[in-house]
Amino acid sequence: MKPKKRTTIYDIASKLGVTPSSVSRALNNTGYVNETTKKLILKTAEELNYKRNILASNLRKGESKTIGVVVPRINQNFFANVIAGIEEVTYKKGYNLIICQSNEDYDKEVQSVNTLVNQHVDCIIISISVETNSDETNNCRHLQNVLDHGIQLIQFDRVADELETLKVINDNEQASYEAISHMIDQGYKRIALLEGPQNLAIFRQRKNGYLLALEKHGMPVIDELVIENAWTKELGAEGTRKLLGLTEPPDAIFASTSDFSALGVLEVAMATGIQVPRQLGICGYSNEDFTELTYPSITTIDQYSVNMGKTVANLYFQERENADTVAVSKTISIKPKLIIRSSTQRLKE
Amino acid sequence: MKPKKRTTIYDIASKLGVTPSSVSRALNNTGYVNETTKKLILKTAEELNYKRNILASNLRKGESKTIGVVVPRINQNFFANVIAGIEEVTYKKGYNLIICQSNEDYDKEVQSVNTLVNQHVDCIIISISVETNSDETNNCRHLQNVLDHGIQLIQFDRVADELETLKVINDNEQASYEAISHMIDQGYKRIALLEGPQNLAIFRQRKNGYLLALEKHGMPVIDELVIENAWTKELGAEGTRKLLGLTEPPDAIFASTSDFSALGVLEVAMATGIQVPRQLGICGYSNEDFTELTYPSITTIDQYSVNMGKTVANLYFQERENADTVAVSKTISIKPKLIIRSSTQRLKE
DNA sequence: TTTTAATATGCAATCGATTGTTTAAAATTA
DNA sequence: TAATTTTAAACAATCGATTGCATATTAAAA
Repeated sequence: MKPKKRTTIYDIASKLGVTPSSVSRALNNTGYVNETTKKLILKTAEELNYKRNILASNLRKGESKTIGVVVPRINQNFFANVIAGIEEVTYKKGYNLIICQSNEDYDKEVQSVNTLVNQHVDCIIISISVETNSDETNNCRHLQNVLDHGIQLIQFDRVADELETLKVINDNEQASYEAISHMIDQGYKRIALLEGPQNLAIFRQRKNGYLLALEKHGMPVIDELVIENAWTKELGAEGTRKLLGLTEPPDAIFASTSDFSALGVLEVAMATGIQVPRQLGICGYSNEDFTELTYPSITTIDQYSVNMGKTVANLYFQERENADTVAVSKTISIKPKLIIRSSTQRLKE
Repeated sequence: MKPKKRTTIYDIASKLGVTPSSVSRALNNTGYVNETTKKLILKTAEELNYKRNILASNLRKGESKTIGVVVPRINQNFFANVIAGIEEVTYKKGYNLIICQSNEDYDKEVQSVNTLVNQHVDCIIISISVETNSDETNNCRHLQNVLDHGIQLIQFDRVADELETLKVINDNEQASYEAISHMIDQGYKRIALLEGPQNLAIFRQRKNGYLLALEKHGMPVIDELVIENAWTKELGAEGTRKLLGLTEPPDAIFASTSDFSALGVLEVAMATGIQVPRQLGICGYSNEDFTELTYPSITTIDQYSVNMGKTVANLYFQERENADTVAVSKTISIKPKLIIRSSTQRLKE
């Protein structure tokens, strides 16, 4: 019972003995159409189960009403939430979302972005992969290419700083600073840092916050307490084992990269019989759902992910409206929130 | 520096003094084109940064190369994973995904589906919302409408049984049966069931598995141990309080609806000082990430979500190939796996 | 009653790519 | 050399909707 052929405005037009243009005008409620014939057209469209062909419409109008989103992983809480936020806004505006995941792979990211450019999307929203080194030459050519095509580009969270685009980020440095300050308040003296790949700005900023907090509180920066590239659960665990093996091990660990990394820390601590938070304080980053479920629950930083997604989407529509007053570059910074849980609370209230 | 106008095959054609048709043939590698001119065309296309306008191409070819996906929530682990799986397959085939979330709301689901039909997507993949009661009259009209438009419809996990479509499901009854059998093996005698809205087939099947297992093991079905509509964390907790308040409370609870519900059970147990698994066994459903992080970790059922997504996507392409041998209805059932963790293990090995 | 303005609708081009049909040129065969 | 086949490229229609312009009709103003 498959109707191979779909109803078009021509079908409606010929059935009623009018022209397609009138049908179009009636359907779009534009220009002059007699009230009676308009009603008739609308009724007939309904009867014939007419659905506008968006391809044709958008081709004519020169827009695709489609927004492309590229994230490292869609099944990661933070990104899934951002996407949910974006979707909520764009859906209401009648825009569609094309979702791609880079899987933290540079080549897949490039390919995804190119596909979206090919699709003539109106806007590309991206959080770059860990392999997208913004310092390296030509490494961001695919993003520059987006701009060259006159497509709006919005970066969020993991952004390539030097590219002049719209950006929505968290104030990572501030959040990091607050987390460390809180730990110092709790009496921790040797706070270690698990840092992420420094080619990503977010990880540099988080490190800066850490350094700044130590400095402000007159505490020394101890090199052996800073572990590079510990941004997965496994690497976090590995880093923790290394730290605990030191002659003077830390009494707190800030897993600045993610909650997954913090989870690695917690698991090693548990396995080694080290008490959290008494002997070791732990703080993660992102406020993944599981952080309040672990035992003890993990102190972390909430990035208002759904809200971030909404902000990104709204930014697009807002910029679209004042397309004449072109803002080449604009950054919105959202202040994240420190969520204090058991893993860093060793003082009685 | 925004090039308002993008390069088209006409630009390439006029620059080289050939016709657009030749350019098209060269680009698509079809028909006759002189090897030399083809090279020239390809080179010029590259130089002018040409990108095919997919809208025009698809309009002409009568396909959209786009697949729509509707799920209750994209930021829920199970669905995010399924989508990741779908994306992995469709991306390789050059298809795009339009993602919509119904937010468990019937009206939003209808609206989403209609939008996708409007978009002339080639296929719609859906897991229906909890409000989509397949028994009620006309409640699935929006899905029937998809079929009427000749659009392929694939349902997964939460399916409307009576609709003749392709389906990919889990063998819920079997999984449920195994879970209960395992609990009986562990010596639990009074096993309660937290059931989900019975208008959804998956929840009916899970209940059936529960009943079947009790029967097979010669255990009575006790009505007061079956709690209706306990499918969120809060409702799960509420149900648990009710169960624990019975004169003869259960010694195990199967949260057949979700791991979130199981989490509610666990939290109430902890708060009440009831020991898990010694005094109370708990089993969830879905193998959410957090189930191995809680203390104690939660026994649950893995649905192979990513794999399910891949299966759905592959099913589409497969059916597309033998479009002549139209399979109106076809169901693929994936056998889920019981993941035994601490929350139900009270016997020494 | 004539002029002007407002309304209704038709005509035809356009968006960019694809493709069946023709025509022209080159290569092959008889 | 003429007839036939193969290759190359142009021509023109098509996909479905939109829209500027032209024409016709009606209503309002002079």
